[in-house]
Order: sequence, then structure tokens, then C-alpha cells
Amino acid sequence: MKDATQNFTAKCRQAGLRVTPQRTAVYKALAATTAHPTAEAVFKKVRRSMPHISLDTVNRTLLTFRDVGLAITVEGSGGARRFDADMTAHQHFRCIKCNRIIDFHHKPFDEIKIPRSLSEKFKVLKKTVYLEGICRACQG
Amino acid sequence: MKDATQNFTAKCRQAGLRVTPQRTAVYKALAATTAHPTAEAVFKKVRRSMPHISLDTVNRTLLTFRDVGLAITVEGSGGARRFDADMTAHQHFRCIKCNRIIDFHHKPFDEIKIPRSLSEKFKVLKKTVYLEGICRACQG
DNA sequence: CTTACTGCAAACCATTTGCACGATC
DNA sequence: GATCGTGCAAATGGTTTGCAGTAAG
Repeated sequence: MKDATQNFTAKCRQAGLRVTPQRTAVYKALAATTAHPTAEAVFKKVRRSMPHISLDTVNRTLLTFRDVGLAITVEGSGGARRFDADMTAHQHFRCIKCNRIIDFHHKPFDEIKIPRSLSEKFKVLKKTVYLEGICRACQG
Repeated sequence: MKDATQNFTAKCRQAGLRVTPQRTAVYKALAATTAHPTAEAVFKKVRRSMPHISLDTVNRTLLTFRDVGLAITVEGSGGARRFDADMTAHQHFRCIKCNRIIDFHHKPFDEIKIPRSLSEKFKVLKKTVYLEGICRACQG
């Protein structure tokens, strides 16, 4: 994790982002956990050492981190819940521009094998391949 | 789609659900689209033929459908946005009970191949295997 | 006729936006 | 000093809950 913290300043500069105490604190808090926190959770943590920081700043900072490649958001999380009556085997592709979700079906993806090390620990009820990118309509 | 509609009554009975006009209308609206609509979108559609239906009913109905296996929710959609500073290759397992997200890494999952038919149509920027189930702590 | 479902209202939670002040480069 | 970032406040959007009336079995 040493790398990560050093990497932070470099990535900021590289992306033309200013290195502010808030950003540093948010990054440290996020990098220190594997709990995949929400903005709210990061906010609570950071506030302990920086009582004046606002939730908005944390939120914006985290989104900025994602945009410049310092963090990711867990697949699909964030928007409204979306439903699908199709109960046959299929996978989803989500366009990051228009937010459309497109079904596709690729048999090999139905048959991916869960490693033993996982099925021993967890009861896996659902396994899916999830793709994100840019759909045809949103390209050039 | 004929099957689906017939299946509907059967599945309801089987799950001990009453077959109400609202449920029927919501199911029809959902089954008629591949757009992966939000509750709001389904609501707007259903309201055209059933002006008195409420958004809450649509919401609850859709969640019920998911619980009895008449619909699915798109992976991860619904909750708050969750962040992760880990930029190395890895996958996520989400516990449907405690909502925890657990990292794991299985090399073969990094190397899944996108079929040509997809990469021709879409610019795929991210591909991940996403698992859901019950984590150890939440099991019996 | 009993129990489950619906609709309404309110509360709650997460996210976004505009703007003025302050800090970084 | 110019520009970018922050904090505040308010608005928005989505989801959940409790409750009383209504309809399905």
C-alpha cells in the first residue's frame, strides 16, 4: 500500500488535479479499507481527523478519483434499481454514457466455474459476467 | 412470451401470492420490454392503462417478483454507490444478506474472452465476473 | 370472512447543483 | 493572481414504512 499513497500524488498531477488536504485524507481513508464503503462511510471516517470536511466534498472527490483511475465503483452501484423479467440465462452490458443496459447471451459465460476456494467459503447463488463500455449509439 | 404470461399465474399461486390486476399489469409491462426499466419507468407505463396505481405498489410488486423468481434486478443496482481503491485485477462477491462486498481474485476470470459479436458492436471498457450469495458469517 | 394487497402520506436516504469563499499552483 | 476546489444550502430522486381501507381467495 506504500505504492498506492505515492501513486496518489503522481496520479493527481498527471490528471491536472490539485493535491488538497481533503483529497489526501479521502484517499487515505479509502485505501485503508477493503470494505467498499459508501461516500457516507468514507465521510464519517475522514471527519474524525478533519471535522470541517463536508459530505459533498467526499462525494465529489470519490467520483473524481474514479474518473482519473484512482478508484473504482462497484459494478452497477449507485443508480436506481432496474428490473428484468427475462429469467433465461443471459448477461448484461451497460453503456456508461447513456446508462442503457443491453442483454446478450454468450454460452461460455453461463458455464464459468467458481473456484473451490470460493464455494467453500460462500454459498454462491448467482454468477454473472458483467460488461461496461460504450454502446453503438453513443460512439462517435 | 406466451409462456411467460401463463407462467405468471402459476408462479404466483405456487408462491402463495394473490393474482391482482395490479400485479398482472406490472408483470405485463415488465415482460414487454428489454429496457431494464426502473420502478418509476414501469409505473409510468402501467399508469396509462391503470391510472390509480401507485408507485409504491409498483415498487413492492417488482421486489416481490424478484423474490419469487418472476424477475431479476440488474447486478448491484439499487443501493448506494460503493467505492474501492484497489485498482489491481480482482472480482467482487456480494452477500445478499449483509450486503457486504468481498474481494477475491481468480486469474481465469481476468482472462475471459469477449465474443467478437459483442466487441464489434460495443466498445467494451470493463469486464468483470460478479458473484452474489451468502457469506460465511450470514450462513446458519 | 379472513388475510393479503393497495394507495396514500410521510419519512428517510443518497445524490446533485449553484454559488460564494478560500486555497493551490 | 487566475483557476480550481470546498463548504453550505437547497432541490431532487429513489426507496421504505405505517396505516386504514379494499379486494382476493
